Amino acid sequence: MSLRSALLALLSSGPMTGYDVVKQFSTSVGHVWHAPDSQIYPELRRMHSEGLLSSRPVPWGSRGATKTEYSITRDGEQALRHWQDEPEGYVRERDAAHLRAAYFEWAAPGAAATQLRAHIEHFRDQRAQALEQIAAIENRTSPTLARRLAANPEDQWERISRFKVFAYEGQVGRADQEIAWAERGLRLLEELGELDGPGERE
Amino acid sequence: MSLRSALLALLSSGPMTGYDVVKQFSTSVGHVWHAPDSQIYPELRRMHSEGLLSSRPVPWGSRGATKTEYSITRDGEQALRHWQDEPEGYVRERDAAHLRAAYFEWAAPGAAATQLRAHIEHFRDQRAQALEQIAAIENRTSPTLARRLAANPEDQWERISRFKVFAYEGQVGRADQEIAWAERGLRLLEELGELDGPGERE
DNA sequence: ACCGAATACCTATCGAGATAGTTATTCGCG
DNA sequence: CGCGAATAACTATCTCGATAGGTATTCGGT
Repeated sequence: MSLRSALLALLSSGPMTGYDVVKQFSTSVGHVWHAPDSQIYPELRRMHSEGLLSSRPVPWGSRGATKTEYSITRDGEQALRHWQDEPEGYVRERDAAHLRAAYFEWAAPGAAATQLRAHIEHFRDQRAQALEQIAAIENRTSPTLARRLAANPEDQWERISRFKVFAYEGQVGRADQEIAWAERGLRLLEELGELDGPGERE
Repeated sequence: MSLRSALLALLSSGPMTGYDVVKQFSTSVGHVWHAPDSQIYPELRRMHSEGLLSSRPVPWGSRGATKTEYSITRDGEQALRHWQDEPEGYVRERDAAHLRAAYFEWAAPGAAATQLRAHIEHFRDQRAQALEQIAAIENRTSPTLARRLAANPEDQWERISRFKVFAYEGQVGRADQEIAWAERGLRLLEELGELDGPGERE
């Protein structure tokens, strides 16, 4: 359900080709909800056949080739509104890094520290990407957002933008929390005598 | 991979029937890595046929019925150690609540606040459960942990326990972060004039 | 003894997602 | 013009997970 909601939400900013959509899932919306092209194209076609999206061929190049541009339909907008009314279906927890940490007693010397450092790196990267998205929103450099604002009355602009910033702040907060947790883990390893000493801490 | 790692890790505390394992995935380890019985039983059988687990029939009742008790093998322990050496394979982000929040402009009046309040409730519950697990570890009331400690030298007890507490602290921190985020979201809604006023805040 | 709950274990089906490809056309640079 | 990269779109296969069941036996309370 959430891929389809993400697709509707994205296309509510205006028409896009499948490829444009795929690009957005590799960049902006993809930081909140990722999907690969192999999932996106078939889903677009399904949603089209269900009436949530309409499509039209758009010229590509100067030799008669076309690409397909999708637009959200009224039914699609209805579905988008309905989505916001549905209770969130929380999935049961599956956190691989926390699972691993619970059993660090099985790790070879140094392996736990390596895992925690990699965890910190991963979430620093996630954090940086989320901050980039926030900057793009606040600086109005996101073409998708610009198009969305252009299609809405000016008194909605702050509202629309702030919800997006808020969502990415959730990603930043998540990353910060995971980094802090892993740093506490490194300190725990040090207390337990499992680090070679401050010099090995980077 | 992570279900099988979770199963190996759990069974490293000592032999268990499939049903015991399932019970643990509904309670303790299940807060970090959940799995339903329909996944667990077949996986136990697969791991048994691969030599990671051994099994034996154990009497059940007084009329000759038996149940199956699984134990980790040397190969299983090897696999557990190897898991700790493998780099974590981080999955791409798919956060339904953050996705939804990014598009709150589509929500009916009051719906966004309802979502955020439900989010807070969900993570308060998650938090409480993680704290219970921490208490069970610190109070030595977890039978699985007691058995694990009994099978290890006393100088390893603090180490083993603290890694588990550390993992659950990751869950607590996650929950805290999500609660704080959602509370900021309610304040945002208030700033945007989307809440009816302080009296409607609960 | 009966019966509901718990223990013990299982199947089927479907959706979601990962991954490793693939084909065709256009674009833009050397 | 040629060619590699980008655009544009697609398939196949497999794994993992969700969900809705199911059967059989024992336990324990009435």
